[in-house]
Amino acid sequence: MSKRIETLIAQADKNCTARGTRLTAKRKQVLAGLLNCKRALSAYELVDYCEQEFGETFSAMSVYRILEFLEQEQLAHRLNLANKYVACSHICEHHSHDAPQFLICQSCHKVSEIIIPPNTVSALKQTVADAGFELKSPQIEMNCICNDCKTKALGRDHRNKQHSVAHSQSTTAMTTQAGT
Amino acid sequence: MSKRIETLIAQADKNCTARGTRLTAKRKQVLAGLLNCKRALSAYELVDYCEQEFGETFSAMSVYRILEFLEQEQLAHRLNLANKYVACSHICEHHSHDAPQFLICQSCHKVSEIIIPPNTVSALKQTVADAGFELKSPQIEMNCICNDCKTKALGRDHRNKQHSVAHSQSTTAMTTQAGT
DNA sequence: TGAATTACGTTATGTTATAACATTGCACAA
DNA sequence: TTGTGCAATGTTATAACATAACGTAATTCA
Ligand SMILES: [Zn+2]
Ligand SMILES: [Zn+2]
Ligand SMILES: [Zn+2]
Ligand SMILES: [Zn+2]
Repeated sequence: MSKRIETLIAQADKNCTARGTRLTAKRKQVLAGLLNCKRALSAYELVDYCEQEFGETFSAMSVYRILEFLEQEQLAHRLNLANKYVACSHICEHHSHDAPQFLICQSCHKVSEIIIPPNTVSALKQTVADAGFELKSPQIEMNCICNDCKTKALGRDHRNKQHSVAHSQSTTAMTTQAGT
Repeated sequence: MSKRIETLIAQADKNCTARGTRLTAKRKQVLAGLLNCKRALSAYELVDYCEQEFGETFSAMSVYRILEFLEQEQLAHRLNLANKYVACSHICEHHSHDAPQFLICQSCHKVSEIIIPPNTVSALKQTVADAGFELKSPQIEMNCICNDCKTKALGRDHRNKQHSVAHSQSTTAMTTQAGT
């Protein structure tokens, strides 16, 4: 495991201790799996991935429980659009971000955790409020095509009109926290 | 079935004919089921619902295929956040909307198909482009709490602090079409 | 130490979605 | 009219994602 990931795990461990929770060995391994793998993984993919990488065996059930824990601790996020999970890319930062925002490449599953300008977010909230709904701390997820894949797709298009990315239909998702 | 729904089905039928596709009896029934039921339904819920309402039996498989057809025809939409389906609320309007936008109540599954101001959408697109992704014709889905449910939840909160909506974690989803 | 709590293991089951292949019904040409 | 093709639907199986229920082990703390 890379030095960088070890540092992140150590930081995550500190965060948990500070919050009175425990980042156990299993939980560290799952988090390491997520950090190690660049793209988003489903719970079942994570089972396989951890088995390969660490020779550890996890039941899918355990992975789900651990992912739930990591989410609570803001160490990982569930991508509702993809039914997959990613490590938080802000483990070392202090602020507890309450509105993580993700771009998910539909082609290669690369995920980018971004910051949407607050005024865009508040414009969205206002529109939603006008419609009689409440949208708070939105976790926004957007199905996209990353530039890499777009370039590849363009190459293909030249050879083979009509196909490739042109057919893909994707979705942007915003998870919001209501209440409190 | 209500007069209003019959009118919508007739309009949908016309649209299909104009496009050279066929809104068969089965397809009409599934669409009627979606129109009849106010909230979003999963494919399996739709199987049950149609059975109850129309005494027709559908295999889940057929329903999935029919939903796929209705989506192509823009007569229904798949809500990627909820893994559920709704009838399009613009069947009678002429413009083929390429950016449907939905608010989904996490509590009662009520769905509202709204219009987000174009400048908000383009601000989002710009942010996404800056991050090296492409977001086109976004179908935005937002998990929300509707005002009705919020009111109810507040009532509960008074009696029972901490619980209810406060725990729900939801997501906004944006489906986008890339290419072309 | 012993009770309470937390984490983890295990098995079963529920839910959503697709694959693969068979059958039906209709349009149209021979 | 019969055959052929094609779209729609039926049927069965299975993949993929997720949770329920219950038991055991480890940890915490009085
Ligand atoms: Zn994060
Ligand atoms: Zn990509
Ligand atoms: Zn619509
Ligand atoms: Zn509601």
